[in-house]
Amino acid sequence: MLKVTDDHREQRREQILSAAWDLFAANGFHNTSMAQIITASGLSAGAVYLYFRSKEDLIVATAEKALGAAHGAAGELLAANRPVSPGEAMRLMLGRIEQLHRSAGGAFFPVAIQAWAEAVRSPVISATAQRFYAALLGDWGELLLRWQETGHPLAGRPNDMARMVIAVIQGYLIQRVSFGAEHDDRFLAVLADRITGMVSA
Amino acid sequence: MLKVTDDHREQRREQILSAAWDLFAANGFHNTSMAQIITASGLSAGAVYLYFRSKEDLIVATAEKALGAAHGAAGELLAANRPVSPGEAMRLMLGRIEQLHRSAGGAFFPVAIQAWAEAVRSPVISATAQRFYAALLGDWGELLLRWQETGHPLAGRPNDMARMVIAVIQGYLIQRVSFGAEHDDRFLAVLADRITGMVSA
Amino acid sequence: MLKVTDDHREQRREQILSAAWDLFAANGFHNTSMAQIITASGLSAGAVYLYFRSKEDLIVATAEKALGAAHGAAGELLAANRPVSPGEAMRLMLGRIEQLHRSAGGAFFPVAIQAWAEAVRSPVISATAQRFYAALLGDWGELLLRWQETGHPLAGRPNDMARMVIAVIQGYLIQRVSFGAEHDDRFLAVLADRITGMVSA
Amino acid sequence: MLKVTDDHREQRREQILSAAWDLFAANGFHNTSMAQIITASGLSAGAVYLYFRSKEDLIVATAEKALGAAHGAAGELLAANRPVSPGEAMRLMLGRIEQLHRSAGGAFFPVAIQAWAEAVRSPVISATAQRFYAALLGDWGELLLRWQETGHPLAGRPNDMARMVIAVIQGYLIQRVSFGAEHDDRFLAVLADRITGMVSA
DNA sequence: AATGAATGAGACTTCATTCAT
DNA sequence: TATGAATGAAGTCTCATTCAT
Repeated sequence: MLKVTDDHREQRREQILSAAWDLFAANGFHNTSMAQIITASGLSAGAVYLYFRSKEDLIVATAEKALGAAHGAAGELLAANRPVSPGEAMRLMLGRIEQLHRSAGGAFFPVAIQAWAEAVRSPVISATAQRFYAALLGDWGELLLRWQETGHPLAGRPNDMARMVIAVIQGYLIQRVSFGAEHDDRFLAVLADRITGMVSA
Repeated sequence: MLKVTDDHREQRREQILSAAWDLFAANGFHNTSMAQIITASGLSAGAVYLYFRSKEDLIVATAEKALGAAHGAAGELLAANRPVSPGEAMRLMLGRIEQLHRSAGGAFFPVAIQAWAEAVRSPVISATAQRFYAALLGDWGELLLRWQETGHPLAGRPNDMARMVIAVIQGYLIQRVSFGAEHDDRFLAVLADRITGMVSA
Repeated sequence: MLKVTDDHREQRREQILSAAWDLFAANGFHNTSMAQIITASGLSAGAVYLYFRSKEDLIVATAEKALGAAHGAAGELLAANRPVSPGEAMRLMLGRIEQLHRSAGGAFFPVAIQAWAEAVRSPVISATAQRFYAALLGDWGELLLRWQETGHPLAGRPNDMARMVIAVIQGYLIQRVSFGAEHDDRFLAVLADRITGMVSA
Repeated sequence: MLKVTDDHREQRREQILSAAWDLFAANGFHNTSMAQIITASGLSAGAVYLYFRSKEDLIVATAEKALGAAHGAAGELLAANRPVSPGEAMRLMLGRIEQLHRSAGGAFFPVAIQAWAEAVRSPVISATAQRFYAALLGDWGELLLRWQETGHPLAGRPNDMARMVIAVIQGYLIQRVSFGAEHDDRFLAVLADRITGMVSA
């Protein structure tokens, strides 16, 4: 009984979140009205508020989903348990994220960037961002350690190197979305190559 | 006469923009009301609208100021006309930006990140962002070319290398603001060192 | 069979009314939501609406219960068939009401006052109030007549005297609830004494 | 400058409060919407909220006005400085209140009763009610003392006697409004006579 | 008889902007 | 230029009630 209810609940939340996601990506959190989300979700106002306490709640859930994706992608890499160069790892991770982005109709990157911006004003989103950042640092630290253990010395502390790699990924997203840069396999290949150069002694 | 009037106009605009800047940095563009800006500026509602057509105008002007700062800092480096390593250049540039950030009471980084996010929804800000991005790419391309000309081969096209350096800078800002990372000279030294490793053949 | 069903029905109504009563007393009719009543009653929304057609119905039933209590208390006095002075009668009646108030967890007086206020806007409650007022006037008229018949001349028409006694009781409730006056046996004794003085020639 | 502004402000508040007053009296606080008040006031939504922070604010101001009126009427009596019997004083006071009631289009009594009811749920209104109750007790205590000083012994402590007189007045209002009793000079004359009997030794 | 997820009208309030002075 | 009271569209959210199961 409970499981059915929980399933249903999760399904409805997903239905609403998905509608919100697209609108947030296209128009920004604050240029999207609840009325738009309600219409797009195909539910009534009351129903939406049954699953999300407030618009802020919906923003937080959206930000969480976006911020968690990078950690998820890195986790997949770790789970694969195959030693790869940092550059290759980055390329795989960006590839996975790009895939998410496309399957979300181009909504993923814009939402992520807005989540970073929302952290400025929302303590809840800020905390979420820091949590996932710590997790991502851990993921990359682990990836780099494995690389080092297979005979490739790092140019510095794993944590510092991880920060640098993550910075490149973040900057890449910004260039893609805010600066209008296109996806470009050639550049990604160069990037992968140089990332390895950056972290290697 | 006209010049005096223009000076006055510019002064008033600056007064308003400065009030808006702090509020935008603290609360975000969309959690800041015109009433707050009006109060903080010490002017009347009518006066503020005499110098800025709309809130959107004020956001655009703010975003422009933030997005232009990086280009300004890179320009200073170029003007100095002193060949520096890419890592050193990055450190100088981040130092200059940090200085701006501090003299603005910690308002610079948050505004910059929000400007990136606003580019998602505002064509005007998007265009501004792309314009300054192109300028920044030019600046860094030039810096790297000079470096190459003083006998330090690059690991790829100057433009690609510039993109990578800029990505690191952007990611660094995000980590500082959205993820709560502190200013850390040691890490910056490591970063400078590895940036050079990244772009060098 | 029908009787069993009716019992069950009455029991359920009581269960709901009791939950509503407490909430109404604490938060007022219009600051109490059906959701609160539904939760407090331990039933489902559908079930509550099976026993009360609407929230208005629930308010009316609550008001009726409160407004009827005074008539009930006066009726007990009449039934006792013992000649008492008006002051003594008032004290007995207030004592009985106080007892109801306490056994209802302090909910009785606030509900009564709100019922009077609701009569302002609800014709149904207004009619109920007038019906019970007439009944109460009758009760007190009878009480005072009996007193007169045992050799204590009244200072005016029984009905006028009854109105005055009832006014004192109503004012007393308001002072207790709206003005925060405490229960005070000494004052009640004075009151009883002076009530008799008021209605006696 | 300031005085003009304050005058204007007070005038606007009065304009809004007056519109609210009538609607509150007719439909009750919680069956009156802000939209109705806005329309009736002849102002815009924004303007109304410029003068009252919230609907609650408007309710509190209304309650204050109603609760203060009795104190005002008693104050006039005291100021007249003419020794009158308690019954006569009550009649004068009720007459004054009746006058207010009529000049307010029959709105005064219903608002007063609703204010008493609101005290049940609103701490602010409760505090206001207690404040004015204390003031009214003081007024009547003084009136009764003066009566005693002109050679008419009281039947108890002035404060107790004052409570009783006030209770009668409150009950009278309830009978007028909630129970549908009409204004009746004959009854008022009896009431005045018996009030004096009640408080006199 | 009972459930509780869903409905949607309507409530309160904000806020960017204007305009008479 | 400058003021600031006024505007009113639009926003978020609540809640009494229903109905398929």
